[in-house]
Amino acid sequence: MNSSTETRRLTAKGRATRDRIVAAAAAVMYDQGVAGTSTEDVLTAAQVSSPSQLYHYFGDKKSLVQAVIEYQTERVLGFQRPLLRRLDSFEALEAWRDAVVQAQHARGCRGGCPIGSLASELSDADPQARTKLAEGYAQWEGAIRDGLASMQERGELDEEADAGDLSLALLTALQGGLLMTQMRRDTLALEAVLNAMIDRIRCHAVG
Amino acid sequence: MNSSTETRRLTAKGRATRDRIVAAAAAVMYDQGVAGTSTEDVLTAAQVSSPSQLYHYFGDKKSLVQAVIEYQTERVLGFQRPLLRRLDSFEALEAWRDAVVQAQHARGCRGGCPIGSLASELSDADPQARTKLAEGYAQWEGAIRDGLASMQERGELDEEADAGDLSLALLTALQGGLLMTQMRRDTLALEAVLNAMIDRIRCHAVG
DNA sequence: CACAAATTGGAATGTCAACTCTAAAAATGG
DNA sequence: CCATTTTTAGAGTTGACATTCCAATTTGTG
Repeated sequence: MNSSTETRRLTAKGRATRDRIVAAAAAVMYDQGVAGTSTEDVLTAAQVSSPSQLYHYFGDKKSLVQAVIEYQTERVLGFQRPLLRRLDSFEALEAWRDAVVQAQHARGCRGGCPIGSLASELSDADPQARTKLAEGYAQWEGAIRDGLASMQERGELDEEADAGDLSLALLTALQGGLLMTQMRRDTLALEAVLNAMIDRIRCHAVG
Repeated sequence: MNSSTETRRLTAKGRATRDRIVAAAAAVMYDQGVAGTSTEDVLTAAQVSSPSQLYHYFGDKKSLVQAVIEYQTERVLGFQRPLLRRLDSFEALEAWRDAVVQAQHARGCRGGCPIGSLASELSDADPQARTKLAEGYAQWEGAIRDGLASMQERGELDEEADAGDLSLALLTALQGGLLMTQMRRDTLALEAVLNAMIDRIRCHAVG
């Protein structure tokens, strides 16, 4: 009935169904794009029998997309944060790079970034989506910045280095790398850009 | 009738109409995405009165998209090549960066990369499109590589620097920057990543 | 248990978009 | 200027898709 602000009273079963729909929608939309995903696709994937259920929990497709954005943001940060939290050395930074590259390999270089794909498709068309995506990226960038800052605190990285600039650049480079991975079906571009950025940061290393 | 291989016998008028359709389709698809663009949208924008015209020149929407990819690739390279051809100094590299940033400002930070948007939307869904996009990027990367190579020849850049790696990384960083620009509605991330990459290349400068 | 609210089922509606068909107008080429 | 091919017109078909509605069923609560 509502789009995103109020959270309706939900029973345990209701929340389970809702969650199932969001997870299924996220997966299918990641595969086929938002526009390429019908409500019926979502219902099938979520093993939900009737459209009325979807419209019971979400006002329309747009607000389902909103929920998918939140879901994907949490998933990505859930993967990233543990790695970024202990950025205490260049080895750790390289381990992060390897984990990212490895993750793309594991999915056959398909799909790109779960947030980036949404950003590309929705930024111009859906202002609310764009705002939520920007919030998600801000969190992500913050996590990277904290990691770099902790490297500074530990004396691995020059205090003069601008962690804000570097984290923004690193996240941006990663987005480009993930897009190129998806299109090239290999991780060479991703590796090249991440290596370049890490080398760039290394210029600020305390040696 | 055919998708892309044969070029049918076309009269001058025919070619004009075909070109008008492709240009209009490119513009509308850049604004609204491929999936968000109906054939009717294209006809209206191209000032073409009947669907039969579209289907006279293109077998289906997919082959129209194919033509749009070629069109956008040429347009982007038409903008990029003149700048990249005379990459003979770091000033020229910075001028290239400024031109890219300026171009995004000029369009209100909307739309992202004309090729990148297509890549994100089509790479997983349309294998033929993905191939053509990859070819386009390969050309673009080649142009950057040539620019960097000419800097090496002129002795601005260390001969040991790997122009292949650097050009791939630079193009990849640019793609990320354009995506982030579209989503953030500002060019800070684009500037940050390009500055970082240029600084990185500067490490190889011949001092 | 009873009553209200939440959840589910399934059919139905209306719109829109891709594509087709037939035939008229215009251009080409001998 | 006639025959052939290309180009344009416009109505029509088909299917898919977002969304709605009403009723049945289950679940929480006093």
